[in-house]
Amino acid sequence: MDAKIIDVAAKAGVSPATVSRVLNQGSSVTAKTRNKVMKAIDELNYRPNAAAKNLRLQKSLSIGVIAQDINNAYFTEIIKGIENMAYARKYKVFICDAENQAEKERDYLSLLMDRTMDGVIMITPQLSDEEIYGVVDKGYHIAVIGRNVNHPKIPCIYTDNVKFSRHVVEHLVEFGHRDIVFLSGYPEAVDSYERLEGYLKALKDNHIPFRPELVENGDFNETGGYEAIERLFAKKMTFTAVFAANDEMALGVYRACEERGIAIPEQLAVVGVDNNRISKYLTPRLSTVNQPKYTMGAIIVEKLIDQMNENQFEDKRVFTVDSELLVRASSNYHIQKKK
Amino acid sequence: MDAKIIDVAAKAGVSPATVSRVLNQGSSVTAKTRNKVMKAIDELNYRPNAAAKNLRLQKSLSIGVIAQDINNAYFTEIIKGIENMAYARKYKVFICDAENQAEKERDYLSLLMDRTMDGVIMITPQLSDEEIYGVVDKGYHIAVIGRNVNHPKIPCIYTDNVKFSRHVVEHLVEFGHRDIVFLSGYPEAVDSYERLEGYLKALKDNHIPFRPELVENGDFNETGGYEAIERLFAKKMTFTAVFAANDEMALGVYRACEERGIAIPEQLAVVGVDNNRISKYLTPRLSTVNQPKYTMGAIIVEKLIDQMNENQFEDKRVFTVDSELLVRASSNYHIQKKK
DNA sequence: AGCATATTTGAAATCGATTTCACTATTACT
DNA sequence: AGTAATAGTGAAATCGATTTCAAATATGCT
Repeated sequence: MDAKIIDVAAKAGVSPATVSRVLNQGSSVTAKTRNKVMKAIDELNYRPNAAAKNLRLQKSLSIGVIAQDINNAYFTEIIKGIENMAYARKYKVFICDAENQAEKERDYLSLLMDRTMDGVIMITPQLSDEEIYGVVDKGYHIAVIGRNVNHPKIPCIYTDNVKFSRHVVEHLVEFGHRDIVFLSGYPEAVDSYERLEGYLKALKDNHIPFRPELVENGDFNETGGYEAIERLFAKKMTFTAVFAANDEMALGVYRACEERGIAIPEQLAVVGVDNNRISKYLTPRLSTVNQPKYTMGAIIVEKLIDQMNENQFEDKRVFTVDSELLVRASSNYHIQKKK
Repeated sequence: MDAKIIDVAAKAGVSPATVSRVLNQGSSVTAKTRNKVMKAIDELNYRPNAAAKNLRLQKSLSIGVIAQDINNAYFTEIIKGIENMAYARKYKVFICDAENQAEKERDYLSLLMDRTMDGVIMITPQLSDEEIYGVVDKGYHIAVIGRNVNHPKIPCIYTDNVKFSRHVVEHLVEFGHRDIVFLSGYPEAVDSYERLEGYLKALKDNHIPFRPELVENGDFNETGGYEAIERLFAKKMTFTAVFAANDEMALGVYRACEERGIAIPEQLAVVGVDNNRISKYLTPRLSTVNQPKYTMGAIIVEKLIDQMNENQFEDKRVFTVDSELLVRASSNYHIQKKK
């Protein structure tokens, strides 16, 4: 159906090699032949077949992004950073939605291994470090966003989960809270346990005894957040603040509070993480932790591309970006005098 | 680097043809040889090279989705429907974010033409029908979501924009409104002008004179909605209700109202379209029009795949799905007695 | 057992591009 | 003008799979 390079060559009265030269390096071809070829290409509406090209070149100039869940704006904003920078570097970006399933992450990873894409960026806290290392050690290119991986060939960018979690808890303590719930994501995710770690450290620093019953696991989704907090309500736990591992779960807390007539922040302070765009549309506005999402995407895709092209290999590999606690109405309320 | 089929063949002591047979049809090969081959595949960690396979097979079993903007949950929910159904049919889905730029839509369309993907689903109101027809007439497979295209080879699914727009306006009229703003997206988009059409018809039906100054164009984004309504406020227009062409733009209206201290719905009723998940987190909850997004995605991807495989070609091509006006707090307020 | 038939297998062609190598046509320079 | 250097071009090999066709082997039947 489509015209092939040999058709173009025939029409222009040259060899396929010449057509290829016109299309690619651009040198070593007379203006006259170039014009003939261009004309033929135009008339036949010729596009080089991607499969043939990729096969011959052993690369596809494309990058896969495996995102945890594209319904969550946290991921889509990172992706925009990736997209735009990749575009500038002539790479195509294919977005894969893992829908929170480790199995799908693995599935998409196989697109790397069959060489559909030259490299992959993972924004997924679920697969273990070891599993990722295994793939990289076979010679494939992976970069990671949102966690620190300790492998010389994996560029990564992240914010210090422990650090900002401490900030969140300290902020809550300052506002008089001592009984602070931590709503985790699924526990095997880095984002879960590192944020928990920060929570624990802050409690310790402030000499607040840790109450394990105040830690509940969710799934990083609204529903999981709702169910987790409901479990606590059902057990008649006493607490005055909730630190949710991300904004989506905080959303679930809002819903539960609304149903139960609990006032935020007067009766319950809520803080999330991600500065998901949804957070500022809530009433009251949700306090959260901002990360430079777009930038994180843009930086890491550059590093991945550089690495794939074997430039700058000795260069920096681990990047940390600062996060910022945005204290908004959902936690901006002193429940008692500071001691 | 990667093992090739010839390596597997050598290791198993058979020919590449046999390896291929083991991997594909599964028939015509002895249990004994099959085992030898499987063992070799396993040991070498062999994956067929996608480019070689695609080239030979002249297909890639992959579908591209060109979405207007992945930061908008309307699109990501449709995409989930596409993804899951495609997965069940053994197709890979590549999501492309057009970022509201017609230029990018065209760019991604070229991935179709270089055969990177077998077919494309467009969820983008921007490119003209003619432009899409042009591509299809060259023999490529395209399906469209969210608009009715009149081409025998293009499956499409949509809700009747004119119809639900009339409902929205009628609802507002019932609640006493006569000066109703229509916030359009960019005017060349189908979603814009069809929704405008419904708005106009409803006005006419209700004998309300059309005030052209109450129609403003946005860009389907929060910012565009904000700027559009601000232009009207600046001109000191009088109106009591806003019908925004989508929820994102309604978001902008909320922001403007908040800044100006205008109470929704008492001083201004607001209705959006899409039932974007964000809409129910707003205060007051946003009235909007719901479409079965997930289902739309799932249905159309099936049709596209069927068509690509040349089954069921005479089958139904145009699908309409019902939409539903969700009257929530943002418009649930009578501003005057019904006459 | 002997022949006809069915089943397994391999050699070679093929998909559509790029690139090397060799050859020809230019251009440059003495 | 004649030779050396350079630029432009084409033939053929190559990337790694699948598939056709024919050969080899196994099976079935009298």
